[in-house]
Amino acid sequence: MKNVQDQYRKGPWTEQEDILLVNFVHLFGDRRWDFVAKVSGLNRTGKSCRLRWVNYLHPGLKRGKMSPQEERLVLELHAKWGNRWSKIARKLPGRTDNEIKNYWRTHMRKKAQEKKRPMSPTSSSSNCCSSSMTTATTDQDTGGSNGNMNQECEDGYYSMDDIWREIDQSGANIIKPVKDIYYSEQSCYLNFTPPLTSPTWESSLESIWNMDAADESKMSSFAIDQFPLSFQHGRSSWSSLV
DNA sequence: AACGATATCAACCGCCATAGT
DNA sequence: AACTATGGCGGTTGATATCGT
Repeated sequence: MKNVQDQYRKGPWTEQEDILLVNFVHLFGDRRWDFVAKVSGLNRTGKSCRLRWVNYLHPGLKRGKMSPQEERLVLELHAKWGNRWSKIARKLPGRTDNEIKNYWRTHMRKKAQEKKRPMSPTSSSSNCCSSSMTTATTDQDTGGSNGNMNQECEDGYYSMDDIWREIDQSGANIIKPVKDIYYSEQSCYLNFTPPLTSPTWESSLESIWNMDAADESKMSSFAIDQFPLSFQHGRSSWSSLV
């Protein structure tokens, strides 16, 4: 017997999936993940879509190393709240709970290692960067803190910025979520006209057409004025941060 | 240059809370 | 009130990158 869960795709997201998800989140907002997952035809669970959005695709996410200030804040807040990552993340705009969690993990590992082998005069010099915690480490490192950020692109890695750029530059072949959507700081208004020449979009539409009656009624319940009002972040905020 | 160790990051899993029926 | 579906959270794992020898 095949588990229902097994029918869903797992593992790393592809560029196409990302584009698709971004577009459908623009359309339906970042709340109804199960619905977005179904309608987009992504063959992912709603949870998976949410995670991808929250941790990677959400506009306004900062990428790259934490600044010393951020690191200090993480330390402080963790001392205060413990492993309440999402709570801590809310105090660090642009950082996700996952990111902070990961950071803390490595941070704690370093610390544990230092405890294991207490400072010797020799080790302290070689260890200067990792000793007395990461704050010091990154204080030094972050001289050019974001130096490695663009490296990803050079390696052929497709950043969201690249995706956005491609969306912008390309013609009708690629879905253009943003051009037809007007965002303001307070709200966003939608005037979305799907480019039907996109194969991706077509296949997604197909999945919409193939929805059962229940889903269809759900779909129709999305009055135009209910469209993604929860989506507060315009693209400008994203690119200004990348 | 090769190899092992370590660090980093993305993604999944399981549990819990909450809203809807 | 009980049940179900969904979303959110924290913990964990696995893949990849980077570093050190």
